[in-house]
Amino acid sequence: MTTIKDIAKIARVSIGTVSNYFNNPDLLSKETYEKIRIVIDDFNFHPHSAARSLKSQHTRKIGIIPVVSPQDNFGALPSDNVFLEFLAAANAASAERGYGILMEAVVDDHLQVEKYKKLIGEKQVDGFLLLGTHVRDERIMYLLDEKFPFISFGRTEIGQPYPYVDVDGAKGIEDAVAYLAGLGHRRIGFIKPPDGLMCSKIRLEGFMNAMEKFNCVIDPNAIVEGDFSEESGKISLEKIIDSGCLITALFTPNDLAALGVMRAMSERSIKPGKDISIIGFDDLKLSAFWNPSLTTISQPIRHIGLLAVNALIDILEERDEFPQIIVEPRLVIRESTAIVA
Amino acid sequence: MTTIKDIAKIARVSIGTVSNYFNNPDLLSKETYEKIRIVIDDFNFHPHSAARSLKSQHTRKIGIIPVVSPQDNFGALPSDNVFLEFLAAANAASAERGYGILMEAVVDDHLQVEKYKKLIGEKQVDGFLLLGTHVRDERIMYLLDEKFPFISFGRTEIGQPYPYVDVDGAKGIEDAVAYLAGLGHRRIGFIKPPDGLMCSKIRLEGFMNAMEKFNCVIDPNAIVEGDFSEESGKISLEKIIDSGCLITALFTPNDLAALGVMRAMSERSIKPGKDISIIGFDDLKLSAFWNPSLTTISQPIRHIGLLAVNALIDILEERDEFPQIIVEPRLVIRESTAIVA
DNA sequence: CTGATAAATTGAAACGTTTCAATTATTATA
DNA sequence: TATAATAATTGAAACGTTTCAATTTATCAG
Repeated sequence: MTTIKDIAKIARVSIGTVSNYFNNPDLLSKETYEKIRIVIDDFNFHPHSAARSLKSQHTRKIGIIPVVSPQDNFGALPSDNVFLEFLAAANAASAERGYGILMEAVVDDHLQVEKYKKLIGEKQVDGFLLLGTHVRDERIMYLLDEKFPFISFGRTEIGQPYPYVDVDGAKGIEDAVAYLAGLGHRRIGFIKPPDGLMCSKIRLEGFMNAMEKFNCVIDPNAIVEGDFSEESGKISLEKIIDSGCLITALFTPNDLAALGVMRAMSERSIKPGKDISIIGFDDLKLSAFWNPSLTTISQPIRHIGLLAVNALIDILEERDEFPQIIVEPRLVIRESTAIVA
Repeated sequence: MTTIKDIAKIARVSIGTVSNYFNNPDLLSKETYEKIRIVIDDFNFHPHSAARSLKSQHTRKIGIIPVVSPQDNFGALPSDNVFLEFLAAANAASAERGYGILMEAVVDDHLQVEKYKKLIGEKQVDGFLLLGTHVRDERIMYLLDEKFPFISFGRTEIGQPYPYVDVDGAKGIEDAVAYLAGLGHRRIGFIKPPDGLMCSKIRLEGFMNAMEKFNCVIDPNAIVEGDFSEESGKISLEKIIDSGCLITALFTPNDLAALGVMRAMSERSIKPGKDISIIGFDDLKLSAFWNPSLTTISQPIRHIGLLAVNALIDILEERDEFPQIIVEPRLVIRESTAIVA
């Protein structure tokens, strides 16, 4: 195995100089640099990452700990495609800056904090990327306690400042309510994401505020808790209808649930987009292709992934304090919403 | 920072014994083991992973190198959701066996092999997981050359034996042709996945064989090349229709493309599932919910992810030679196929 | 109780880097 | 030309483990 030592010997410099080649190239004279470059190219040499990490105490790796079960899908995450898009962007951005992403799944929600402890203790990563924050997020409280670098996609209600990127869900809902109100809707239903999730709280607040502002009717029966699945959309719709509550429009936790809602409507001969307007959240690629195509609150998820990773690496490298970034969602109007009948 | 040394001192044993606690626990006497356990629990100690890797020359990490662009989606991968499902399963399975997954994206196809070289040179991972194999896959040829452990999801046409898990795409198509033939279809179209991909070749062969077997009409105009996108489905359909070729059924590279085909049909007043039967590939969760719901060849993708990771770790740990696993796809019959009009 | 054997434990030498104080070479200044 | 200041380079020590030959302790047969 070739090491920095071999390179040094062949290039007729000291190992410290070869080390500087990688870590402080501007300390080297042009000639020395070139001399070393040739040898390294020649051997296709790459420095041993574990040795580097051992000495330098950083890994140039970012950790992500998803909750996975072999049957189900990624667990506490906003929703599948959103996660994939986020991951794609995060991966691209981190690769760009010379970082890798270490994923180590946890099969049970409760083991999550343990896993963070483990990865920190083993010094496997320099920082973490968190998704799907809770109102009081244990992981964030733990990482804050440990002063371990991280950034979350999503806020929480923890008092201390901490780094996050989030989408302004309240604003998204407010814009949508304004739009619906403009179409004449007053009786608007709302399927909340699961309780405990921060996005759920934020969006609900936005909903309540906007409803009041536009003189809409807030019917408690029209506000039900669901989750991000297609199935849940169906169940939630049934719950609202069966309560005898009459609505002309409905918010869903995400596009997938919106699809479930639309299917359930068809089964009951309610025409989605005509009898009841539907608004999703996320803007999956597919949502434009459904029938009716889905009006939805679009999260710029790739942009969020990019921002998150870059902000995290800034923290890691330049000790930028607490980046707190809010991005605007965008209401994408399609066929699933219409003027009130 | 606590080290094995501190633990050793406090537990009044040698550092070698503490090391054995982690690596050869059965060498220790029950009492010694317990003594150490208590100290370790007390300190919440985790051994430094870089130090372990440096000495032991393995990392307990599995590499995945996706092709990502900040705009587009994961590139050379079968299709988005398939990748996510695979990743979820792979993550769960590897976590189970004490491995993490290191993802380091590459922004350009051509840089792929370079990235493999880098990760190998830096000793970042013990093995690789490859997806989306090509007929002559450069990555596989390189890894084989280097004798570096890997397993691929997908076969190639390289002469040497190497480890893979694959779905029997030919069988899947054959079953589907048999099914269509049973419904009276004879003029069946086929949208190929991109040329160069191994799955493309395998499926086309299956198609040709089955068509012959069932006395179907092979019209060259009915066989076009597409890709895994919705857009491509649309274009491919138009190409076939515009060629004047009359078909009663059509295979698509995946469910997404099938959706595009169905949309394009609607635009031309062709009724998907009635005028032309459509068969997808993958069986996305959503496919059951489209209108018409999609008949498709289902890949047991989570199972494949599990098998792949376990086979790879077997190679790494027990030097199991060349696992070569083929799993059967399953034809899922829904509304997008019907008796020929 | 002895000697032989097996089981448990020890500790020093690596693994391949980074770091940094010390040294040497180069350049600028008077 | 001598001196000071700066730029380049050096190499030994450390990072926290694993490994393994050597040593100690325990067990067993006779």
